[in-house]
Amino acid sequence: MVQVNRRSGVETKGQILEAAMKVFSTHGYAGANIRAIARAAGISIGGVYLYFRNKEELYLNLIKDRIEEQVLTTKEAVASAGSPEDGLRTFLSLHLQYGIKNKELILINIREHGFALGREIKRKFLRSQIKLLVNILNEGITDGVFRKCDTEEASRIIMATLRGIVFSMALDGKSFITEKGLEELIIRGLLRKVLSYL
Amino acid sequence: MVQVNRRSGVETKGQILEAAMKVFSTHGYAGANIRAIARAAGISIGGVYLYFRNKEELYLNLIKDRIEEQVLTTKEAVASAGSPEDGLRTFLSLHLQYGIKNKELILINIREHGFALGREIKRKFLRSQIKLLVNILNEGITDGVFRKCDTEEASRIIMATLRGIVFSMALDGKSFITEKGLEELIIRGLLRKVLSYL
Amino acid sequence: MVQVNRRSGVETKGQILEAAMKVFSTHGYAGANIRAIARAAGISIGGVYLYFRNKEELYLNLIKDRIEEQVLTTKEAVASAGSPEDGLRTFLSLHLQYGIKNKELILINIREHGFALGREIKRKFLRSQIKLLVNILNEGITDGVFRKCDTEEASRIIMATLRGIVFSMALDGKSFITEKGLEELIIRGLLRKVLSYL
Amino acid sequence: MVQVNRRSGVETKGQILEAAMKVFSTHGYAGANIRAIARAAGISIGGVYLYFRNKEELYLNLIKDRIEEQVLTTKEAVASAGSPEDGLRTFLSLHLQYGIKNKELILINIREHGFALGREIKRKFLRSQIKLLVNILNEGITDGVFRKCDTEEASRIIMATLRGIVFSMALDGKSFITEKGLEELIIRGLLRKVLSYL
DNA sequence: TATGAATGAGGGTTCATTCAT
DNA sequence: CATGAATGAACCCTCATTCAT
Repeated sequence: MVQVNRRSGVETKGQILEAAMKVFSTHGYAGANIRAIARAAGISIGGVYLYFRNKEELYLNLIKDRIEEQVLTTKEAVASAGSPEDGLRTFLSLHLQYGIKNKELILINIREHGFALGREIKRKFLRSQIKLLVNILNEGITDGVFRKCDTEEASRIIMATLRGIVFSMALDGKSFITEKGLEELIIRGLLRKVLSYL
Repeated sequence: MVQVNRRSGVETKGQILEAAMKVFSTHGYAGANIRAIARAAGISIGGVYLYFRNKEELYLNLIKDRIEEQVLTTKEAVASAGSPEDGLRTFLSLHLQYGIKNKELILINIREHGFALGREIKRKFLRSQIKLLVNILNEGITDGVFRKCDTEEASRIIMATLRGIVFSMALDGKSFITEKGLEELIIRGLLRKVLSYL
Repeated sequence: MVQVNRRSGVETKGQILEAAMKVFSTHGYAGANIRAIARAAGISIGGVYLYFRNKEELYLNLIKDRIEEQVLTTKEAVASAGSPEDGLRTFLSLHLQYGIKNKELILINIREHGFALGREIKRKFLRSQIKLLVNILNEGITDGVFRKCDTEEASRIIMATLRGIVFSMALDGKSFITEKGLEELIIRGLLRKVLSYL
Repeated sequence: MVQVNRRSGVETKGQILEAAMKVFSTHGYAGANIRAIARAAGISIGGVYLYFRNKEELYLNLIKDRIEEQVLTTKEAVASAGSPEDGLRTFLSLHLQYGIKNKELILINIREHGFALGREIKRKFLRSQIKLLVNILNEGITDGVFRKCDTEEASRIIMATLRGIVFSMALDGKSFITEKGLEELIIRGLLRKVLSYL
C-alpha cells in the first residue's frame, strides 16, 4: 500500500525548493544529493522528479526565482527614488538586505558562481544590476551630485565590492558592516565630488 | 605492459599540482575527479596517489603552499614599507597581484570558502591578513594620517572588499580595476582624514 | 533506461545472502567482490547496498544468522536430552549436521577464522559451545558415566576435533565419516570409563 | 644513485620468504600486499620480483618448502621407528611439532585451504600423509596390535582430527593439548584392540 | 642485482534517475 | 500524485606488476 501525502502541488514544490536551498547551501551543488533533499522536504525521491526534471533544473529553478524577485524589486524601488543619491542608497541597501535574506542562496552562488551551471542566469542578473547602476550614476553626474567617471567601470567596481561584502556576511554568519558604513564607503570614496566636502 | 614516463619526482608533483589547480578551479572540489587531474597532468591515476595520499590532501596541499607564500611575502613587504600609508598601498597592491597570479586558486577558494575542507587554513589566512591590516591602521591613526575608526572592523571591510574585487576579477577573467583605482577607493573612502582635503 | 526486476524486499535480501554465501565461500572475504555477489544474486551493484551498508556488514550478517540458529537449536536439543551420554551424542550429531548444512559457511569460517572480521562472533560461538560441552561432561562425570577429566580441556579438544572433521568434510566435499564413527571416537577414546568395556 | 644492499641471493630470498610468511599469515593471501612484504623484508618492491615471478609463485614457494620438509622428515622418522605403534606415535608427535613450528604456515593454510591457490600441493601433502598412515595401520593390523578397520578411512579421520587440533592451536595461540593426550585419543579411541586393555 | 616511480585494471561505494506499483 | 526499490555509470582508491635507471 502506498502512503500518499496529500498536498497541493504548489505547496510540495515549495517544500522541495526550501529543502534544496538548505542542502545546496550546505554542501554545494555537486556535494548535495537528491535523497537528502527529498528527506529534508519530507517527500520521496521520486516525488522530487515529479516537480523538477532533474537536479540541474531544481538548482536553476532555485536561483531563478530569487534572482528575479531581487531584480524586480530593486528596479521598482530605484525607479521610485527621489534622487540619484537616494536611488544609489536604495540600491545598496536592498542589495545588502537581499544578501542577508538569501544568505543560503549566496552560499550556493559562492560555490557555483562563474561556472557552467546557471552561468547565464547569473550573468544576466549582473548585467541588469550594472545597467541599473549606470543609469543612476549617469543621472547623478548630469545632476552634478556625482563626480565624472567611467560609469560602467564604477558600476562594476560597486558590484564587485558588494559581492565581497555579501559573501563575507554569508560566510562569517553575521553582518559586520552597517548599511550606513557601506553607503559611506561607496558614496564618499568613489563618487561624491570631493569638492563638496569643502 | 607498463609504459613508464620517466620524470623526476619533484617535476611530477609539480605537474600534478598544476593540473589539480586547473581541474579544481574549473569544477570545484566535489566536481573535480582524480582521473581528470591525472589526465591533465599526463600521469596515471595511481601516479597521483604516489605523491598525495588522497584527493583531500592534494587539495589542501594546493591551497596551503600558495597561501603561505602570500602571507609571508605580504608580511615582509609591509614590514619594509616607509609609512602606514605606503604599507597599506603595498598590502592592497600585493593582494591584487596575488589575486591575478592565483586566479585559479581564487576560483577554487570561491567554491570552497567557508566549507569544511581547508576551512582552517583559510581562516588562518584571513586572520593573519586582518591582523596585518589592523597594525597598519593603528600606526596610521597614531601618526595622524588615518582618521580614527574601529580598526578591526575597518580591516574586515577592507578584506571583504578585496574579496569581492578579486573574486570578480577571477570570475570575469580580466582585470577591470586598476591598482590605483582600488587604492583610491579604500584610502579616500574609508581612511584618510577628510579634513586633510581642505 | 532502468530495468527494474520487481521483488519483495525480503526476497531480494535472501537472494543476496545466498549469493554472498556462494561467493564468499569460494573466494574468501578479501577475494570476494561485490560485483560477483550482485551478479550471482541477479541484482545490480547498487541493489546490494540497499540491504547492506557495506561488504563487511553483509559478511557479518551472513555468519551471524547461521551461527545464532546453530547455537539456539543445539542448546535446546541438548537440554531435552535424556542423559549426559545422549546429550553428548546429540551435540556431536547436530554439529556434524550443521557442518554439512552450512558447508559454505564453514568454508568461509575456515578462511576467516581467527581474523579480525567477525572474530568476536566466532569467539562467542566457540565459548557457548564449550560451555555447553562442559556442562554435559560434568553431569556425566557426576553420574559416573564419564571418567574424570579436566572438562574444560576435554571440551576444547572435542571442539578442535570437530573443527577438523567439519573442515575436512567441507573441503573434501563429501562426508567421509559417519556420525556413528565420530561418536565412537569421541566417546570411547576420550570419555567413557575404560572399565565399562570389561 | 642507487643504494645497493649487498647480500647473497640465497640470503635475500630467505628474507623475502620470512617476511611473506609474516604478512600472509596476518592478512591472508588476498589481503596481503607485495609492498608490505617488501618492506618487511627490507627490500624494494622490484627486488621481490627478482626472486619470485609473481605473488602466486611466492606464496606457492612458501608452502612448498615447508611441506616438503615435513613430508620428508616424517617419512624418515616413521621408517626408522621400531614398531607400528611407535611409528604412529612418531607420526602424531611430528605433526603436532610441525604444527607448532609452522604456526604461521598453518594460519595461511587455514585461509587458503581447499581453494584454487596451491590446492594441488596441499592435496599431495594430504595424500602422502594418508598413505604413510595407511601403511602404519596395515602393518599394525598385520602385527595384531591394531584392531581391524578400513585403514583408508581411519587415516582420513586421523588427518581430519589432526587438522582440527593444529588449526585450533594456531588460532588460539597456545598448545592446549599435550602430545600424550592426543596419542591417547587417537590410539585408544580409534585403533588399539580394546581387548588388549584386559 | 637493486630500485621505486609509474601503470591501470579492478575493487568498494555513491547517487542521479527510472518506473512498476 | 506519490513511492522507493532498482539500476549502473562513475567516483575514489589500491596494488600486482613493469622497467628505465
